[in-house]
Amino acid sequence: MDNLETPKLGDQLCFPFYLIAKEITGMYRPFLEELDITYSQYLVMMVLWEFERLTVNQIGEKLYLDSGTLTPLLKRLEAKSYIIRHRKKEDERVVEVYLTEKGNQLQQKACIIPGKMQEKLNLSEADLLELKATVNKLLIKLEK
Amino acid sequence: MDNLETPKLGDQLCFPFYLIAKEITGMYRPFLEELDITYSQYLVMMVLWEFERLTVNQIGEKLYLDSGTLTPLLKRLEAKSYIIRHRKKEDERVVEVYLTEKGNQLQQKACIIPGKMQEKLNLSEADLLELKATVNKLLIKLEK
DNA sequence: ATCAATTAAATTGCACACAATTAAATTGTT
DNA sequence: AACAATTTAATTGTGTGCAATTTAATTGAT
Repeated sequence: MDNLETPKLGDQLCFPFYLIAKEITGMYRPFLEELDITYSQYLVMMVLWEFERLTVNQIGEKLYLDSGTLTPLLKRLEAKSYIIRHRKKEDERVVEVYLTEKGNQLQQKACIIPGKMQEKLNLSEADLLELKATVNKLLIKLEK
Repeated sequence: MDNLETPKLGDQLCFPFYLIAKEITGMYRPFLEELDITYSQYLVMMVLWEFERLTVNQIGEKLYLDSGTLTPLLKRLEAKSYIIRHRKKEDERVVEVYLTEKGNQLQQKACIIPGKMQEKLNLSEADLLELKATVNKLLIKLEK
């Protein structure tokens, strides 16, 4: 039943995913450098552009990151004046995060990124759809 | 031509890949903890089980990692007595890496991992093949 | 009302990952 | 042979990412 051969790199499904994730974030890098943010910071900015005002917890739920990762990352975004962090009056445990004017304006610059990335990826519409479907199917399977 | 809307997390292809890669390495973690190695260290061990004797450069080519990542990682594997690093007599710039007896024996323990992972993934043979094909197609596209 | 349990974020410690630089050895050129 | 160019690892610095612990605030139970 079990395959008891030596694990080889080429046989594993994990390695291509690991590589693709690295490769894709690497492709974003030059675009994000112009905005002076990292890929992870871009993820945070994206959820803030969409939802405007979120707690650290809520950001963590959306991005699957914990406070150990988010706290320093958010402090760096705050140091760049893209966001403001402040504790809620009603519940001092909770830190709320929202965009500054500068953070909001970054949106305009970021708008070209998806197009540029698609250009770089250079996939047909059909391939792209297939890829999204495959990947989301897998993700749903992994999450449960 | 270009889509100039605000980039949203849900629209991006990058995020699922980022999540899947994290999720998969997380799934390996409990198995690898028993071997006292990390996922990246497992990648290195896999190429050494397969090729036995490699330079730092060659490992980097296979795993797409540079010396900045590999040097400390290899030192940790050496500290655990899984590998030996030594400079070549013929060319003192080159560091060769090979397995210790303990590193070789780790293979036996690692053999169950692919089976366990497949079990956890719980994908049909057809889905698995489709996934591999899709993912490798994308990888080839990204690499050029 | 008091004290235990829970919750939210921060902190600490460890291990990647990558850019840029450095150090040392080798190769190539004249 | 001398020196520039190249090659290989190592080093330095920054930024994730996760486990485990800590701190502070709130909620729950008696």
